[in-house]
Amino acid sequence: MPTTGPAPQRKMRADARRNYERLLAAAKDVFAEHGVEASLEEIARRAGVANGTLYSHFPTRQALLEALLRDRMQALSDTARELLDLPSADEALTGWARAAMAHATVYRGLAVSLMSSIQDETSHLHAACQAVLAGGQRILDRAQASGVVRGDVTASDVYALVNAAAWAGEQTSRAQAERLLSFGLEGMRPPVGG
Amino acid sequence: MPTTGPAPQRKMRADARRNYERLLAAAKDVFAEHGVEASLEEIARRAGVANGTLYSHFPTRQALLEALLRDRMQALSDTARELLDLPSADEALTGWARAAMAHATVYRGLAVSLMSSIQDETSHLHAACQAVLAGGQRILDRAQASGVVRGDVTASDVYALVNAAAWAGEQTSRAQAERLLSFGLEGMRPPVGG
DNA sequence: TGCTAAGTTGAGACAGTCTCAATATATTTC
DNA sequence: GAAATATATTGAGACTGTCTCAACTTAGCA
Repeated sequence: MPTTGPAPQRKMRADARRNYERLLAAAKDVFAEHGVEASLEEIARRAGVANGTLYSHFPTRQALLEALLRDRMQALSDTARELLDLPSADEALTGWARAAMAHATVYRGLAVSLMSSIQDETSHLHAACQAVLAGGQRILDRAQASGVVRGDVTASDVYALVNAAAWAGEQTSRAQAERLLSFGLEGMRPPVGG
Repeated sequence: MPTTGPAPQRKMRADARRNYERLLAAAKDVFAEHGVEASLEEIARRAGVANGTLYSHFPTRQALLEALLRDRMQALSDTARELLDLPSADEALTGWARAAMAHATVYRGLAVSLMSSIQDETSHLHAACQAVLAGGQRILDRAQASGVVRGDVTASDVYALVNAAAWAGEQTSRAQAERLLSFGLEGMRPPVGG
């Protein structure tokens, strides 16, 4: 069962709180350098802490990732809400897709985690991914109501497209990721003259 | 520098040839069970051979993968040639994309290898991937000449789309992979009325 | 039959994950 | 402020995996 992770607000002992923050800071650096599959040992080392401490704060890699991404994923949900205010439902969708792809590109290897976590209910990232998906759903609903997207497209389709494009970009280039995203979104439009 | 791998036809000693074949057979099973990131130790174990023997036949995981996929990738190139005979350039393209995606789905994790190998000239899989890409190029040229695909689409776009869709399918479902592929291909069509 | 090039072996150096009994420290209580 | 207690940290150790290479074995030839 996924926990929310040790909420950083919880009454923690002062040293525990300090190590928690140090670990997050180290993880941020190490993930940025080596991607989300980086060595957890190195993160502990760089945080100046024994590896057992890392495991006691973050039982799994995904739990660490969740804590590290919490704010960012919250921001993505907020973005979805804001985009609903745009006059154009079409621009809201492409804007959301771009924002979601930018998010999935923050660390190398992140797209895999985001994609598998939406399926895996036991993942520490599951809830956050679902919130993102829910945001996408609202954006998509409006786009479909406006007739700019085919009715049979699902939020999962958009989510998969965004992450698949981000993944492709990791292997090749940012430009390639953007091209794939464009093709995919374009292909979701209703057939003309229908 | 990528070698073609020990060509199985090379005058090898009988025991070497036998172990080579056993390793390939074991790799096929183990990759099928655990994906292309499976333990090489287990492959050697299952082939009834010391792990040093595996490394002497296949210096890298990619070299092993290349030997294992050689025939299949050759077949994909042949398929491209055959599809050029189809009356419909459109059907040839979708047919090729489906065949390429099926290929990328043979083992879990394969899409990553295919995608990174096309970029990495030192990969043992590079040449084979380039051959596949060349096949896609011919199919694409014809589709563009027939006006069923936009002129600015590249073979790399199609290659990336196919692998990205295959990757998404690994994380979710075969159906999702097919949907993504359809959206992408659809989005590569020329805008109507242009 | 024996020689030699070719091939195989598996221990060992290394890096990583994860656990848990022993230890240390912060906080609470009196 | 000292003792009691709850909370954290530590790092050795069990495990799995990658990859190398000196010592050994054997196939195939003369």
